[in-house]
Amino acid sequence: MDSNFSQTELKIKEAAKTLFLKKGYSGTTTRDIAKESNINLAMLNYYFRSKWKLFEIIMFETLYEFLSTMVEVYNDPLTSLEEKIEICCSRYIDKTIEEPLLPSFVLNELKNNPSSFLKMPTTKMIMKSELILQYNEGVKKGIYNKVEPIHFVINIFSLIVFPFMCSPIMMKMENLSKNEFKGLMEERKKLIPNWIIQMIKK
Amino acid sequence: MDSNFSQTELKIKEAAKTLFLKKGYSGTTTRDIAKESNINLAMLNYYFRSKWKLFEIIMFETLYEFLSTMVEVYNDPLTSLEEKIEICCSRYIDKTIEEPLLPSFVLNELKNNPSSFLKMPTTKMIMKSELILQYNEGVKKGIYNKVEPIHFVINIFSLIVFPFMCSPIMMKMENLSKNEFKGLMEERKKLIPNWIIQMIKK
DNA sequence: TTTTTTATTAATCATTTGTTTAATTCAGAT
DNA sequence: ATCTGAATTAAACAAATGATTAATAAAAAA
Repeated sequence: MDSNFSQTELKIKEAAKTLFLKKGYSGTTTRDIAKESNINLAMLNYYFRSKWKLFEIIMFETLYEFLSTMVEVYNDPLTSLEEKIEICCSRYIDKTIEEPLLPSFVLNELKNNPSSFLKMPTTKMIMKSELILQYNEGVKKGIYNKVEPIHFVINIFSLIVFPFMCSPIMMKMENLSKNEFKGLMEERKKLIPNWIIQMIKK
Repeated sequence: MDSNFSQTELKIKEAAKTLFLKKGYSGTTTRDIAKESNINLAMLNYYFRSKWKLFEIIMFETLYEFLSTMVEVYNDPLTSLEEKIEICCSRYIDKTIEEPLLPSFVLNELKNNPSSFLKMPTTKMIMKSELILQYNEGVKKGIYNKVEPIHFVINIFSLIVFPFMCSPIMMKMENLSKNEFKGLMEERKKLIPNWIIQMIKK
């Protein structure tokens, strides 16, 4: 058993994640975290040394968990390009519905500190993945328009992720409930792959 | 002459904008602002009462300036749908190249407080704009696929804005210089309108 | 049980941070 | 030149915040 886990340690991490996602690093105080997790303030430093260390751990774990479920998708040699896009959309959207604040959190906190992101093992390979190889092949065959592959990747992520980042504004503007918004995102699981293919097809 | 302007007042606002964009509201201290603008700390409260008031002013002005240049675009009855998309892309991208931190800043700070956004006069009308009318007409005529217009709008903004929000990560991952990134965004001014049209055309 | 290590607590420290005050300088009006 | 109100400054205040300490409780090892 790797019950190397302490109940309080977990509680702190969960509370910290909730608050960091919602308020960001500098918007969250150690006392907020202590209160949210019902632990004594000193326990935070006892288990994690400092607010910053705690933050780093949460950022790493969050990011790792998110990325690792993805890498395999666009590196699977058994699926076609179109299948990859479908699976990618579906998974990303599902994951982000579960945690809608995640993209905004990650992009913001890494803004002034993107180097720490590079420490992730799964990061650098997207542009050298099977997905890109297949796209390039399609270009060579004359099926797809020739555009920098980076645009292709950006577009996929843009269409998937961005709506979540402006969901608070969207919901206010269009008077959407959380469920209506969720419904729209569910729709997009099927729509985006079509759009992407239409975009690149000649 | 409305030289109702005070040199120091301006200096404070400029410094505050720079810092708020870079570090966010809670990541910026009043002393940071004082130092950046070379004014005495007390002048901030003398002119703006509080850090929060100063922030509200900057958020409002920034947003207003940004939005007002856009509303006219998608409400112009003289341009076609495709022209609107082209102009929209071109302007948004130009503006965001000038101030790449703006989207991230706005979306983040409004995340927990989107109501203040609704106070903007130019906000609510996008979904009732000429752009949407023309899209709906196209659908009726059978030229365009029938999809919720909200998706159509989201897609445009996603493709335009999102790349800027992940530019720090993109640049690190792909080893891009600022100018190379800018080049990619310039390319997109022409690419996005094509993509959008391809996406909606039957 | 006794001892030793680990976990938890309340209190405290040292900075940081937003804001205010009281004194001083400056500019324009009289 | 003098007076008046606005602009500026250094200093200080009070609250918030990250972190530590010393004492206590709980758990594990002896």
